[in-house]
Formats: sequence, structure tokens, C-alpha cells
Amino acid sequence: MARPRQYDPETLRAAVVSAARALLEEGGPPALTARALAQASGATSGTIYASFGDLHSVLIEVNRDTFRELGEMIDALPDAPPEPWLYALAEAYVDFMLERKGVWRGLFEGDRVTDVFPQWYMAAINALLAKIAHPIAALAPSENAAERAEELFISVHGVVALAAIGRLDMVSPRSPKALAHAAVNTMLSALKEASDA
Amino acid sequence: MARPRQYDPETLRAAVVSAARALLEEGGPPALTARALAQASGATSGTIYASFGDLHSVLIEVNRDTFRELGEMIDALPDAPPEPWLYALAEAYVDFMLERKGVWRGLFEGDRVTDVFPQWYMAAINALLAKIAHPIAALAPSENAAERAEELFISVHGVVALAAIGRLDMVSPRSPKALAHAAVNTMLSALKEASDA
DNA sequence: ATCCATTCCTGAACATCGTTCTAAAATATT
DNA sequence: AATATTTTAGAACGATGTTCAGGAATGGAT
Repeated sequence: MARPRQYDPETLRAAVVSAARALLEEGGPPALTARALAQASGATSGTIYASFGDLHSVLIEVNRDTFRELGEMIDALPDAPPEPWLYALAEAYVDFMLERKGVWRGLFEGDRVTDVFPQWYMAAINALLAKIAHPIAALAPSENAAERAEELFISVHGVVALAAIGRLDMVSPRSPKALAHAAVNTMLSALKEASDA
Repeated sequence: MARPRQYDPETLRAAVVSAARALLEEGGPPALTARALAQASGATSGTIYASFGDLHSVLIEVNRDTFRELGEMIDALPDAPPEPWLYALAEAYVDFMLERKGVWRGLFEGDRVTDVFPQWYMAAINALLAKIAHPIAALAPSENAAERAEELFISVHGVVALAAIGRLDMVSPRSPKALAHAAVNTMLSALKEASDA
């Protein structure tokens, strides 16, 4: 007793999110406009708003996808002893994010709009931190691995943050990967120094 | 033989830059609009455009001011031995930037619009890096102090980057200052480990 | 078979944005 | 006084996110 749906909701959602990712990669957050999204996904802006509420929600959905992919990427890393695995994780993380500069900017630019982030958002971050903490705990049992993991993540984040917006060269001529490697190396050296003392 | 200037150019420039800083602090880059700037500075948007060319140039001038203030702040730090001085620098840097979150966002968000940054821009960054490298060189003469300085800056940048957009709490419950302190501590430990070996 | 209630979808409309540009304003010179 | 010249004001343009009035399309009721 109503006009039938012209778009399968899930298909539409997927098409919009996929188009959003493409737009983000093309021109960063400013390129993620309602009209461009409508054009690229085949629906009209009104339909997108009916489905997502606003543009920011589209971005959130892109981020959800990105976190899922990041998790899969990490799970696919080959097993290795703690030290090489940590290097591999850091470099893979850098590669992952810098292949998605536009998405990265969507994740980290702009106002924090919600006080409380979605549960899956925090879960994804905590999973990543736990994966960093694990080899650290193995290497330095007397250290607070969770804290060291936070610090290491933040260091690598600094590298990616500058690289993603094309400003890393203002600080260092080295590549993002080399700097991420150095960050891991510094943390590992510090862990050794702590256990020496 | 012409209509007299209604605004002293330098006064106007200063008023606009000052208004721009206030708007940035109020609401971040999105609040830096031509019309709000006109309202707050007493001139009209047309006059601002005649003087600055575009809004991005206003932002650049705000950044110039900020770099100048940052330099003055660092120069005013009390003398101290290398280690405590480095801790003091890191914490002062964090304070400085987090007192200026809006300005910080203006500095690091958005597209890189120019391939080549103004000379004073790079000079300011290099001066900061040199000031970090100096105590490192004193502590670990066998190390590449310039590279270690780049790495330490990037780590602290990671802290500030997350804190400035209100997302540090997603990664760590610790304060920005505590995390900056930890970054310095980790670097110092790594330097010691390197000279031990 | 016709009509209606219901739902879906489109696209025009609104306020605001950066930016441009036409004219008005205001003086110095002729 | 008239004109030339420069400065300023603000309307105008295209684009933005978002809303919403109304057209489109069906199932059920008559």
C-alpha cells in the first residue's frame, strides 16, 4: 500500500559509502559533497539524506569500513617474533593509511561532533592498541605495555598525520616508512634501556 | 588625486589578523569566514580581499604571528641542563599549541595549497628542530641529533594533533603533557641505550 | 474498475560560503 | 566646477549542506 522502494536500502548504502570513499580519495573531505555523492551513487541528495541523515553519517560509515579493512590487514600480517612483527605492523599501518589519505583526513579532520563515539569506533582503536601492546609485553614484561603501546601509536600517528596532508617534508626529508621504523626502533631501544637499568 | 584611504593598511592588516585569530579560537577553521572577519575587523569583505587577496592568505598571516610567538616563548624558557630543558620545551610546546587549538587546526588542516612554503615558514620549523637537536647533541655526541630531533618533534606532534581535535582520549586517558613527557623520556632512554651498546 | 491512503523519491528552495566586480564615494588636479 | 583617480561598499554568482513540498507509484477498499 505504498510506492515500492526504488533502491534496495543496503545496496544504496553500499553504493553511497563506496562513492564517498572515491570522492574522499579524489579530493579529501572538501570533495565529499551531497551533490557529488548523489551524482556518483545514482541517487538524489534527498534520498541520501533520507537514508543517512546527514553527510557526517556517511563519513562515519566510511570510517567503519576503513577500520574493518585495517583489522583484516593486521590479521593478515605474517607471524613473526615480537620485534620484527612490530616493525611490520608500523610499516603496514603507514602504508595502509597513506594509500587512503582522503579517508584518513575524514577520520581526523573536522570538529568532533559527538561526545561519545560509537562503540565499534572505540573497540577498533582498543583492538589496535592491544595488538601493539602484545609484542611489547613479550619483550619487556616489567613495563606497562599498554602505556608504551599508546605512546608508540601516537608517535606513528604523528608521522601519518604529517604525511597525509603533504607536510611531512617540512619536518624531515625521510620517508614516512623510515620515520615509522625509527619510532619503533626508539621505543624498542628505550625498552631495552629500561630493562638494563 | 584620489579617494583617501579610510584604513591605515597596517592597522587594518593587524585588525584583520587579530580578528582571524579570535574567530579561529572560537570555532576553528570553519569559523574563519569572510563575513565574520569583516564584521569583527570593521572593514567589509571587499576591503579585506583587496588587502589579502583571499582568506587563505589571512590564515598564513595568522600562522606567521603564531610562529613568531612560539619562537619568543622558546627563547624565554629558563636555561637548564639538556635533559630538563628538553622536557620543559616539550611541555611548553604542548601548552602553547593547546592554548591555540583553533590556530593549530588552521596550521595543519586543509589542503596544502602551495608547493613551496614561504621562506619564513621553513625557517621557523628549522629553528624549532635545531633547538630540539641542540640538547640531544650534547647528550649523545655520537648520534645524528638532527634526525633524533625530527623524530621527537613528530612524536610530540602526534600528541598535539590528537589533543587539538579533541580525540586524544580515544587513544589514551593520559594528559597531553604526560604523553609529551613520555615521548621525551622514551627518546632519552633510547639515546642512553645507544651509547651503552 | 476506480479511488484513496500510504510511502518513496525528486528537485526546487533557503541560508551561508568564498570570491568577484560594479558603482558609489571622496579627494587632487585642472 | 569638472574630471580623473583611487578606495570602499555591498550586491551578485556559483557552490555548499540541508529541508521540504509535492509528484510518483503502488496495495487495498469500494
